Amino acid sequence: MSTPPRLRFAPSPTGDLHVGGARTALFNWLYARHNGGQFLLRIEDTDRARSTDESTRAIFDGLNWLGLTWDEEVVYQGANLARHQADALRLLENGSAYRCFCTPAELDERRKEAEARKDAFRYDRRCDRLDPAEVERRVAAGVPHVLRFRVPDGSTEWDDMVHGRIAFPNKDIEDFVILRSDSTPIYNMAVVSDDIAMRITIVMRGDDHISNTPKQILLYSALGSPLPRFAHLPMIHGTDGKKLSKRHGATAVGDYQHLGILPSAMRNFLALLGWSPGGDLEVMMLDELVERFGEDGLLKKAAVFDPKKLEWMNGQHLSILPVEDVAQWVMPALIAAGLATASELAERHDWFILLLELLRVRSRTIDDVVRQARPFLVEEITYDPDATAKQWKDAAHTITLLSETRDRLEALSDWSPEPMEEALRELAESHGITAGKLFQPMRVALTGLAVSPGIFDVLVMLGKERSLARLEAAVASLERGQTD
RNA sequence: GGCCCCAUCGUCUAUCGGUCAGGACGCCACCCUUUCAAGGUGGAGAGACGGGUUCGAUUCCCGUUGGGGCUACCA
Repeated sequence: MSTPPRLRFAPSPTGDLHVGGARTALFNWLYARHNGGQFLLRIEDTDRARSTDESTRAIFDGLNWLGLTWDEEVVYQGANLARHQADALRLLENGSAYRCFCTPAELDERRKEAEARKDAFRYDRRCDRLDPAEVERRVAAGVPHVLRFRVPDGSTEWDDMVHGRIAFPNKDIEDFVILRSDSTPIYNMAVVSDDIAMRITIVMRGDDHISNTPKQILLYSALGSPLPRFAHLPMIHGTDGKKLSKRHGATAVGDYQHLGILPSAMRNFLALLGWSPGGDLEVMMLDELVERFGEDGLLKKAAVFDPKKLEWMNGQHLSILPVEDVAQWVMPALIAAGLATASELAERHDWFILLLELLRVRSRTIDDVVRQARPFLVEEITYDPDATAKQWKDAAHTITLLSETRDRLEALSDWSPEPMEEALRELAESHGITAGKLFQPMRVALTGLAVSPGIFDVLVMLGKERSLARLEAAVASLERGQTD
């Protein structure tokens, strides 16, 4: 193996980029990267009725978000119609294919009859037995017809990179259509023609394509082209064991992007669906994935997509990634949520990074970070009713506590954790309560929430002025509540 | 119906004939602790079934069962 492998991802633009497609793209990309080969992208837009530019864009966006860049110009299958036809005609000329005049209606009829008899329908080759003169006559008369591939006797087999040897008796493969009566190519014809033209050496795709493979191998042979290697990846199922579909909720990679998942975590998670590095390794960054990815770890069994584990994985990446990398994804989310502007974040970049360090370890998604960042970014906070109900139960007592806290903190000349802790623990002690009994009401006053980073971190991040103001506002709010 | 693929905890998986069948997510308990996370410790939890092959099978072979895919002039 000296020539670098060439692989491709070939989605049809009929919807969003699904996690299944993304996984297939990832594996192709990883394999190409690991082996110093190329990863190409081909848009299979020959189904004019279902293909949309919007879907094509969604595929580009999804791939870009995942960081799966392709190496050459995107190939649009629809642009290669002439070559597909030429290849199909070559097959007719070299005797590998024949003209079939059976109409769709007739075929449908026979199919139904076979079904009624509980027989497996297979085209009976009647047009292949037509007298050559008759064929000529019909062609001359302009009778519509398709081109069918004449499947030879024998068995079609290959060594699949994930399944090992797979064999199909040719008798089970019918003489399939390669060119429609409107002279457009059928899927298998177009794919093989393109893969040959793109000099693809490894075809890695979902194992729902296993039954297409013998037909494609037959086409390669008839066309006199060398075979690529095939790798059929296991399907991805929903939690109910059924093939992943819309009804399972979020299935498009764009959905997860909007749910606050990091591309790094998505890649890591997807890589583990159908591949294993062996051993106990799970959390891996891109370079490590590239480094370890190989056909030895390819798995056969369909995997269930577990969003819970994805979230956990995301939490890991949120905590482990260089903080500046995380910031790159969190900042736009903060801006989109209206909590800050780009210039505000740029002005206080160091402060923001400190805040992010505090929040990321206690978050599983970018959305979690945004939610917790709110009290640190906006002027006015609102009090979570559950939090006040629990922590501000005794209004009078809380007012006293918070007022005294405010005064003690104001007296501090050094706004840092050590003196704060000293002062506040002393205050708690003077009231005969545990520190927690003081910190919790404080937390609500400072953030409006029952959960936050450590109370001293909160004070430091908020700054003295804003901290005191929040405490005063809380006291005012409690006093108002008392007189109501 | 026909053809093909697949089969270890609920889920993702390790094991390349000999293991107390390991790890991770999730779940439960405890520890840490100013909350929430994170972290730590422990717990419950699996070889679908039946035959072979072998001194010995989760592992190799066959069958059964179960699940999935394909079965178009869709891709």
